[in-house]
Amino acid sequence: MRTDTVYKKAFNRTATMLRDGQLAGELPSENELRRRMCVSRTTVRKVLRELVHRELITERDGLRATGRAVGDYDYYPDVETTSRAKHVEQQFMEWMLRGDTKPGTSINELELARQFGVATNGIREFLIRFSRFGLIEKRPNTGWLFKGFTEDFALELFEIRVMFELRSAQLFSRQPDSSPLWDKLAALKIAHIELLARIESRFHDFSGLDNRFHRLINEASPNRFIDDFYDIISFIFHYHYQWNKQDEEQRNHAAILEHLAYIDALESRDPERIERACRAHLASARATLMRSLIGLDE
Amino acid sequence: MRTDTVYKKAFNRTATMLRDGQLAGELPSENELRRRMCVSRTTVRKVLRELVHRELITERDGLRATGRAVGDYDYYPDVETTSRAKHVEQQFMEWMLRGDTKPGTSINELELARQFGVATNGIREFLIRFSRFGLIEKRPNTGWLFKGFTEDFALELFEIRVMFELRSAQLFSRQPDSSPLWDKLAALKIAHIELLARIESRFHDFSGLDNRFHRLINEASPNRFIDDFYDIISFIFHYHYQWNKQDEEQRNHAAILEHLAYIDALESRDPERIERACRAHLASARATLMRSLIGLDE
DNA sequence: AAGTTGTTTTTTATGGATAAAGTTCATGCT
DNA sequence: AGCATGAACTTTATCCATAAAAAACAACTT
Repeated sequence: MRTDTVYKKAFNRTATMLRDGQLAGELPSENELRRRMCVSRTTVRKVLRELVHRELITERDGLRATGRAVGDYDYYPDVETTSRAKHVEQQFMEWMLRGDTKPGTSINELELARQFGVATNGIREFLIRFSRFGLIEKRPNTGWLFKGFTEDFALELFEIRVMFELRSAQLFSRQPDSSPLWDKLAALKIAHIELLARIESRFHDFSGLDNRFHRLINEASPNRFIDDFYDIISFIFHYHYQWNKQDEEQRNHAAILEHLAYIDALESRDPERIERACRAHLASARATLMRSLIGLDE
Repeated sequence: MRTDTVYKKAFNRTATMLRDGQLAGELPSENELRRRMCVSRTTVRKVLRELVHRELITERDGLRATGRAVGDYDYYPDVETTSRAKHVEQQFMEWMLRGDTKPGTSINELELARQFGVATNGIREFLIRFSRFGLIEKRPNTGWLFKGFTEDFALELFEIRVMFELRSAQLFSRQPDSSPLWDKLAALKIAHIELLARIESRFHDFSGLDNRFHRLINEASPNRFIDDFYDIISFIFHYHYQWNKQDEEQRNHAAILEHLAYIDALESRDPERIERACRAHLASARATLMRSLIGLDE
C-alpha cells in the first residue's frame, strides 16, 4: 500500500505552525494552506480533519480556529514521514558506503528487497535512478554490478568537476556588473565570514553553504548537464561525509578560507586569478576525499 | 508475464547459424553454445528442445546433428524478439520526437501505459532511465514534465560535447606512438575512405562509423562520465535521425570529410590543428541538428 | 466573478504474484 | 578430475491490484 508520508509530514508541519503561533486565531482557507505546504487540497483536508478530531483546532459554522496547545506527543514519528523510496535510498547508501561491499560485488534485487523490507520494484527503481552516478552498472537479465566507490571514481569525478567549474566560474565573472548575482555572491561572502567566526560550534552548517555557493556559480550560465552533474556530487558527498566525520571541523574551516579566496577572485574579474583559486579549492576537496577513501580500507 | 524474447532471439540466431552452415554436422555442447550466444544454458536447452521438436536437428544417443533445412517460416517474427522495455523505449521516442508533443506537456504514466499496452511499472522504469537525458523531469507525486527537444537542449548538449571532445582529442594525441590505438585510428581512417568511395549507396553505414570514431577517441583516457554522456548523444541522435532523413547522404558525406580532417589532425599531434578540426566538426554537427530541429516545427 | 468547501475521478506509489531466464547442485560418463 | 546432461532452485521482467495523493468537477457564498 502506498505510504501516507505526505499526509503525516504535512500534519507535522501544520502542528509546528500552530505551536509557533504562525496560525494564530482564524485559520486560512484550504487553498491558502495548500499553497503554503505544497501539497494537494485533498491532503490539506485530511490534515484538517485530524486536527479537528484531536481538538487542536475547532470548527464552528465552517470557521476554523486554533484549539488546545500542541504537545510533543501529537507529532508523527519522523520515520513515518519519509517515503519508501527515500528509505530505500538511505539504506542502500549505508549498505554501499559503510558495509564491506567490495568492488565487483553483484547486487541482488531480491536480497536487498528482503533486507530493506520493501518490494523488489522499489529497489529496482532506485537502482535505475542511482545507476547514473557511475557506481553501479546493469547487466540485463542478470543483475547489477557494483563498481566500487574507488579512487578511480573520485579521480574521474573530479576531472569533470574541474572542467565544469572552471567554465562556470569564468562565465560568472564575465557577467555585467548590473547582474543581481553579484549581490548574491556578496551575501554569500558575508555568510562565509560569519560562519568562520563561529566555526567551532557551527561547522556543520558549511555543507549547506557549500552547496549554495557552487550552485550560484552555475546560475550565471545554466546548463542542465552541469546541473545534473552537480546533483551527483551533492548526493555522493552528502552520504559519504554523513558517515565520515573525521576532521570535519578542520576540513570545513579550510574550505571556507578557500571559498573566500575564490569569491575574491571572482569579484576581481581576473581570469587567471579565478582559475588559480578555483583549482586550488577543487584540488583540496579532492585530496580530502581521497584521504577519506584510503581511510575506508583500514 | 515475462516475455520469452531472449529465447526467441536465441532461437533465431541458432537457426541462422544452422542455415549458414556454421553448425554443420555434430553440434557443440550446450555449454559451448551458451558461451557463443551469451545466454544461459537453460535458454540453450529450450532452444535445442524446440529445434529437435521441429526436426531442425536430430538427437540420437545424446548426440545432436543437423536435421532438415531451415525455412523462412521457422523464424519467430522480429517483434517477438525484443523485450517489453525496448518496445516502450521505441514507442516513447516516437511519441516524443514525432508526435506534436509540445514543451511543457506533462507526461502521464497511466495514459502512456494504456497507449503502449504495457503495465505502468514499465513506463515508469523507462522514464526514470530516460530522465538522465535532460528532456524530462520528475515532479514527485505528480508526474513527469516534458521539457522539450528544443534549441536550448541542443545548445547545452553541444557545449558539453565540445568540452569533452576537445579534452579527449588532446589526450589521445599525446599517447605514446607505441599505443595500439594509433593502429585502430589508421584502420578507421581507411574505413572512412572506403565509405567515401561508395557514399551514394552506403551512406547509412556512416552512423556506425561515427560511433566507433568518437568512442575510440575516448578510449585513450577513459572517464565514465564522458562515456555516459556519449551514450546520451548516441541515443538521441539514433532516434532523431531515424525519423529525420532529409539530406542524409549529403550530411554524412560532409561529416566523413570532417572526420578525415580530424583524423589527420590527430595524427599530426599538433594541438592547435586538432582543436581546429575538432571544433569545425562539432560546429557542423550542431548546425545540422539545429537545422533539423527548426524543420520539425514546420 | 472569484474564492470556498464538498464530491468524484484520475494518477502515482507501493506491494504482490508468476513465467522466463539465470545459477547452482547432482549425477553420470569418459 | 573434467566435462556433459538433468533437475532444482533463485532471480529478473512483467503484469495486476489498491490505498494515498492529486486533479477535476460541482455547488455554494459573498
